[in-house]
Amino acid sequence: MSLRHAILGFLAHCPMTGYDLKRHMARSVAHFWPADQAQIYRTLSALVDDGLVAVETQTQETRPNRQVHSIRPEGVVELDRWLGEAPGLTPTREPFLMRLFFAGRLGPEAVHRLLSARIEEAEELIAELGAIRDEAQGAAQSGLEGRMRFATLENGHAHALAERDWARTLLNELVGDEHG
Amino acid sequence: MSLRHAILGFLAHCPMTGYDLKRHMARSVAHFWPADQAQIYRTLSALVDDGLVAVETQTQETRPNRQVHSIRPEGVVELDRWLGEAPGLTPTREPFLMRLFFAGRLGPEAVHRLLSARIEEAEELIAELGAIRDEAQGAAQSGLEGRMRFATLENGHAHALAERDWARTLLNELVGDEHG
DNA sequence: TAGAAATATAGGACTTGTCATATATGGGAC
DNA sequence: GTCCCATATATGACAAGTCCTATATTTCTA
Repeated sequence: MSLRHAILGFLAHCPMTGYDLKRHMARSVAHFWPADQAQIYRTLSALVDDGLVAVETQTQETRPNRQVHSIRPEGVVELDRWLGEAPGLTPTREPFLMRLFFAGRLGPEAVHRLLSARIEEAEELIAELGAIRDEAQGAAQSGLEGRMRFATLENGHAHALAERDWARTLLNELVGDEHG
Repeated sequence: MSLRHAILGFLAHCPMTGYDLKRHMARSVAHFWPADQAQIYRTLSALVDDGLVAVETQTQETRPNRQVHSIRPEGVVELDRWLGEAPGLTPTREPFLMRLFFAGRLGPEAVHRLLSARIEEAEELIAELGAIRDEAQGAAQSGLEGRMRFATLENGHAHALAERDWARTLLNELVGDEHG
């Protein structure tokens, strides 16, 4: 449901092609909303069908024509309605926890391996998000919108830290139990 | 992909009907993997088609017959293969962050409202998971598997805390900026 | 100078999950 | 006495997203 509104949000800023959208999203929201190219094009055409977005074809000789999409007043209304809505917690699926839940079957070594790998992945994510965040810090000064972008990066960073610390603590406890 | 393996994991413990599975999952993994009843039945029948699970019909007079499913050796192999696999970080979608990302449009009050609501929801989740976790503490003493169940609850609790603290900090910063 | 990347869109096949609904009955609550 | 809950399975319609492929040209890189 959110991709529709993400697209409306970007188009509210300025008219764009599907290709432009893909690139903008990759640079700004991909860390909490990875978007498939095919999905963007399909959603875009659904928004046009629903009358929330308008298209204008810019003819090009050498490349496929640009289909420049812009938000219509109805789209702005829908965007702002959605923004005002009470979100509620969305249920989340964690394949890693599912694995951990059953990993006891294979004995302690398997659990250790799983947790160690998790810690390493969390470290990488922390470094990665930390770097993008520091880059984005400059933009955070300018206005609420830049600030919000920065805040979503901090959110990811905070959760990656929480994950790493949880996994570390658990691993230490398990090792302690076995030797203690 | 994980529901298949979750079902194999439960059936490795003891044979069950789809109905049993639904109840077991609701009590143990629903906080990180909510499972739809229809989806459980369909996945179960797919596992039978794939030869990983066997069915035996227990005739009942007063109720629909029980279709008791048990794991086959091939299913055990697949389960353990999956458990040994390197998981990797799974991309996660956060509708809340998408809302926050664009909420700047509506001005500071909308952002405050969004964050306050988020803090409250996080508090509720913290209380809820904390309560289940304390209940489950007894079972955590017994064996690796009980311990893992406890650990997944701690994981949820840790992330809920991280979310609350992140939202609180952000809200305070925003309020500070406006008045400072 | 060959190959890769950027520009641009589009559609098919598929997977996973959601929601609603159907069927049938025994037991407890009020 | 009626209504809801538990037991037990099953299907149809749908939504959202993934992966792969096709097409066609320019420009940058090795």
